[in-house]
Amino acid sequence: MNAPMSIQSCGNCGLVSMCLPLALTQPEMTQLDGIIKKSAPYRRGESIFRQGDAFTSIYAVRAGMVKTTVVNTLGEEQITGFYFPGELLGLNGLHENVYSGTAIALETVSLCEIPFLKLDELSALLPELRRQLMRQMSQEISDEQNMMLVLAKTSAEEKLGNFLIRLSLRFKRLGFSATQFRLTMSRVDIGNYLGLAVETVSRTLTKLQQRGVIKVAGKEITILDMDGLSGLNRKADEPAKLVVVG
Amino acid sequence: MNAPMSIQSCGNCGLVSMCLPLALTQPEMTQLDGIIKKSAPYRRGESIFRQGDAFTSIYAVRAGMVKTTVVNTLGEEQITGFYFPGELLGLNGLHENVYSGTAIALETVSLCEIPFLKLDELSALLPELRRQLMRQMSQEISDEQNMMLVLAKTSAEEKLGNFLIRLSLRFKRLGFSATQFRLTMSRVDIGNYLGLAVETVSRTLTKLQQRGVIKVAGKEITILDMDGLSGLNRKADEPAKLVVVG
DNA sequence: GTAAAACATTGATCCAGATCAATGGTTGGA
DNA sequence: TCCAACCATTGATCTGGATCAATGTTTTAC
Repeated sequence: MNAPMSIQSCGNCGLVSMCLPLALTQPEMTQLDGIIKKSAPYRRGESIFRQGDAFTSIYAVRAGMVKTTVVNTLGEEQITGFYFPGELLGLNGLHENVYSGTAIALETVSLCEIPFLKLDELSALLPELRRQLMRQMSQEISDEQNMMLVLAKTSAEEKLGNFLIRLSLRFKRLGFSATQFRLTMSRVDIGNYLGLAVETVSRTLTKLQQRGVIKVAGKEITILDMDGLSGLNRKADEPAKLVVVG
Repeated sequence: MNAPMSIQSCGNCGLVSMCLPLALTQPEMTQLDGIIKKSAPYRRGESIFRQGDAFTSIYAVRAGMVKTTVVNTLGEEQITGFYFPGELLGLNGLHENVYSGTAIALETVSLCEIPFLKLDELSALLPELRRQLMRQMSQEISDEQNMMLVLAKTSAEEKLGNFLIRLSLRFKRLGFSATQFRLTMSRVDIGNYLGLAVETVSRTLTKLQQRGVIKVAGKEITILDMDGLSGLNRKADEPAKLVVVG
């Protein structure tokens, strides 16, 4: 007998150590499983939720990558994040019961949908669930604040270096190669997120390649010199490590 | 008999409608009061907490204004926010039990210190407290995301216009004039926050004054034309309203 | 009250990245 | 398989804001 529910539960998910069920006991995890809905896969380009829609659920990414955006009243769009498996979407929708941004699949994506009202009730009963939810929100606040520094203070090369290092760390955390990975997002998206023109993204990737710190083959990136990548534009006597977001 | 505790409680605080006790009943508010510590005033320039310190409490601003900053490993500092009365500090410290930024008083400041372990326990018992805490965190995530758009996409004039409008809204919310207020932060701080050089801040304020949309007298700002201020750099046929953070 | 320090403003010059243009490569649908 | 649309790269030129310099004003400490 094929039991789809037992195949796809928090208890046997490879992402437990970075997702909501972290630190839950097995019976507690079963309770959380009881409120989670597994979604059908989203295809590349599909919206998971849209800015302005009523807020109902948060979503944990199970597979694939997602970008989030905000649009101002002039229609100007800013990418606010790229989300990996184990990361939560929709945390910015609670205050007005409206999603304050849009989430879009960058490739085929599977999600766990967690209706927020039920999550809220369960969080009263399970202290570790409540705390982990708050930690995830706190992490996101901190990530966005560090991103403010990147946007306000760093050169194009530093921005790209920082971006690639962050991707590298998250691929590594998921068990993939830290030094060779495929970008799911376009150069236009990278530029949008980092506040750079697409031409500057392209140019700067080429420049980093000419310096020998990375190798670029279309969407494939190979990091050849991790220290070199984090030390971009550093003066010779300065420490070589950039703060890394996420 | 002077009873300091009864003078300073959530029940009779003018900031209830924008702070944690929002939506609590009177007995619930008494419970919250029981875990809050009132701090002695902080003087201008004093740190409330520092990046890297162990996370113990969040703080609600009772009077005065506070700025928060993050510093990267190169010592580069980015101001991440200006906080008004009724707003919460320290929400970015939960994930690592370390404050991920520093909070500094911009003038004489009074705070309510809320030890987080106690708040967490109480939030299990008081659903509305738990929800309001989450709403505050969600609001902050959203604010930072909108700030990313400002930093990445807008001109110096638009940045200043947006900044002044946001200040205006928060002064108004506190019962002060929406059109005439005194800046507590220096031009250098404004520039740091918006990713601009201090000279550009000064120049742009002068330019806005020459256009007649504001009047600048040192730290005093008078908004003469609110629509003009939000319509900076707009093409003639475009709507005139910028998205406003916070 | 005074002097030093800090802050704000203005002018001149410079430059990192944006914009515009053109070309080559990749992807998706028929 | 072919073609249109989209994406990525490269070159040339432009520009908004940074940097440097100088001066005026305000605040702070003694």
